[in-house]
Amino acid sequence: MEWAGHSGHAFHGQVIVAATEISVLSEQFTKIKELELMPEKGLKEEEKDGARREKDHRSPSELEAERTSGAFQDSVLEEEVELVLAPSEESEKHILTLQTVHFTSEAVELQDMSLLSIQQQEGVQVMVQQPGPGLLWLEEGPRQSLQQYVAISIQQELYSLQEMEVLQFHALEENVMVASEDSKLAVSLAESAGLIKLQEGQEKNQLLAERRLAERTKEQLFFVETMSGDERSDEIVLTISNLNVEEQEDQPTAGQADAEKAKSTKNQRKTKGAKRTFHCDVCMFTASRMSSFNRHMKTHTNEKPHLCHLCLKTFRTVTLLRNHVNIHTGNRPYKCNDCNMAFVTSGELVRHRRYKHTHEKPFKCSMCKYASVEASKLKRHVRSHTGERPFQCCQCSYASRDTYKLKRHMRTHSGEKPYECHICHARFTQNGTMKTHILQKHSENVPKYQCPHCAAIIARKSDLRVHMRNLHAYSATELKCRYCSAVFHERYALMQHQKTHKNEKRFKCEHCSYACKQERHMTAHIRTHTGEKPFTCLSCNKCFRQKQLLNAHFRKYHDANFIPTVYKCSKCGKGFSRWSNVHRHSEKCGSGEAKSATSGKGRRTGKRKQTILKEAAKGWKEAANRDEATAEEVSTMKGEQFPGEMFPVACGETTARVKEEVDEGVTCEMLLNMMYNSAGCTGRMMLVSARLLGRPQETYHQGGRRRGSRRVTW
DNA sequence: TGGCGGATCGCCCTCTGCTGGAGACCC
DNA sequence: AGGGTCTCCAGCAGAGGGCGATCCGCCA
Repeated sequence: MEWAGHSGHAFHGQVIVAATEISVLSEQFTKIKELELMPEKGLKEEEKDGARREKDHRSPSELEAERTSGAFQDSVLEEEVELVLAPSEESEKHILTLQTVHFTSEAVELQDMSLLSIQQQEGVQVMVQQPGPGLLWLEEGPRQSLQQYVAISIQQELYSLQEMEVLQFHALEENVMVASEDSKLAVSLAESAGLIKLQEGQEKNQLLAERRLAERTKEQLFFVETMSGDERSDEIVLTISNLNVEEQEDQPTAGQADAEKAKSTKNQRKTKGAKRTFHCDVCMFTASRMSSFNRHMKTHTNEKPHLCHLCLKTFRTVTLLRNHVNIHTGNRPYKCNDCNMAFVTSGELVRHRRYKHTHEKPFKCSMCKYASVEASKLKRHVRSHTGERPFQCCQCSYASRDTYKLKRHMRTHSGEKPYECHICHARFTQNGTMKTHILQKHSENVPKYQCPHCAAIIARKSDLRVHMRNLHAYSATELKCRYCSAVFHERYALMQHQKTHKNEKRFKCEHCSYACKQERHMTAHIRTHTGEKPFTCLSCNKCFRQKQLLNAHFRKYHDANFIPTVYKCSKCGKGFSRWSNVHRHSEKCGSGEAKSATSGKGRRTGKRKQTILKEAAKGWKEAANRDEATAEEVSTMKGEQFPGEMFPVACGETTARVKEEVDEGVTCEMLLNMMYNSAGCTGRMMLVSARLLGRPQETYHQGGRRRGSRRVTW
């Protein structure tokens, strides 16, 4: 054997390929597959004369074509490398026309393959196949008159290829004339495929080398096949792909072992009779046809010889590869006539049409009306009847009826929250929860749910259901009114009824027509009939029926610091001791209003101020709850002082009093603080107050354990 | 042997509903 | 002030829809 032509620099990375037939993708993949499906054949022929072993991988017609080709070229083409196989007979030479090509995939990091600097040649398509992350796909050029190609399958890491090259070259160096360092790879490849006869000892070395490599990789050997090319040409297609002969014999993989086991026993398990069946020992599969059985057995191996050059994914069959490539190319040949959907397979289209258009549901549940398009859905549905939960959580007692629920459940253990609100960046365990959050928190026109039995409007349907359950559900036990003997079976009806008692003057005097809402008022009234005066002034022993009367008496006659309040009419300036008198007077006086009142010059007591502020807070609270706080108020509130005009007119007297207090130097914040402390303002009020003060709302949210807490923290 | 059509597996999605913590509100 | 109740809210699970990918029986 000799290598002719292309004498390059030291093995400089020309991947030696035979020229030059360009095939369509599927054909190429098919070619490789076919080759790889023949390991036994290759192994068998390896025992024969190594110099002519390559012919055993050719069909009889190819061999005939080769014989008749006659001319054994030894010419060296400018950009071709001719692999001249030297048979034992000097007269027979087979010239394999090789071409050098560039690797066009720059994305592939060559590293250890850096020695391979391939010169691209137009019109050559070379695939260096590696079922791992090492595939180099050389783009297809114009087909022109190319007739042969070589697919070099590198089944492992590139360094393995290099190592193999070195090892095998040493084994070959005495027998193989290597014209150049460039040829080493091709020699290695060819030799590894059994194309090159080795001396006995060298063959052992070769096998040792191969086994060493096989220990590091499952598929290391290369299968080189020559086939006759075009009739017009004497060139021979040299196809190099992986050959796993030793591997399969010596160290079968688990799957392969199973497959082999099945194969070895299948004959024994053939059932005699008119119709034979083939049983898979790996699984429960049976087939009536050998072809089906064989195809099935491939599912138990890792053999996936058909590789997508776009994503390096491998497939068992050409059909699967073609479908996969269609995904890359966007080619979806099965188009739905009723919509714009298109699919890669016909089955997908049929199923789609059932789901979307025909609504045909062949799989019907025997226990309910459920029907499904797919059997798997019915199977899943039936579990809801049987209670079967085959998918057990490994960390708790939970078990689910399908895999997805278990996977989703596992997030509760891992803490994973893969869904994030794009607005506030809150994270959620489920997408639906996040969507609900966005809808309720960040959307306008949030849908509300009106209770059909009352005026309640609730944000969530589920909460409306809770509302219905709590308030409108029928209660078997009688619900009695706390004020009368009425009985109800619905909580809402009871509550509505009890409200009717709220404003009625249920306390009626036995001695007169007086009636009141509160018992304590009636107690005080009864004293007007009995003459009882239980409150005595400690300074003058004067007695009073009510405590308030005693307090007023004490302040007026025994407190030296007390300065009585004087309310002045804004029209005429006349003073009054009570605001109600001012109001009554102002109507007669013609002013029509009493928008301002003055007080005495005396210092207010703390309690007095508290009372005023409490009243202000009430008015403010009402205003806030009526949403009467306006933009003008906000701007006004920016000032440090708290102007009385801020308060709604409805606050009346309180407004004036607050203004008076503010004039004395009470700041907004102080006032609000006092409002909160003394009047127990609602959260809504404080929020409005915060808004008026121009303070960030968050200030008022601190201190709460959850978002939305309205606890004031200043 | 490849292609086709149906079956199957597996994944991800949505919709739905329940639950319990928390603050607001009322009494 | 404190208890009871209600609504808001997020967490979580049940059920089912839809489709990609693959397998298998059958046929040309």
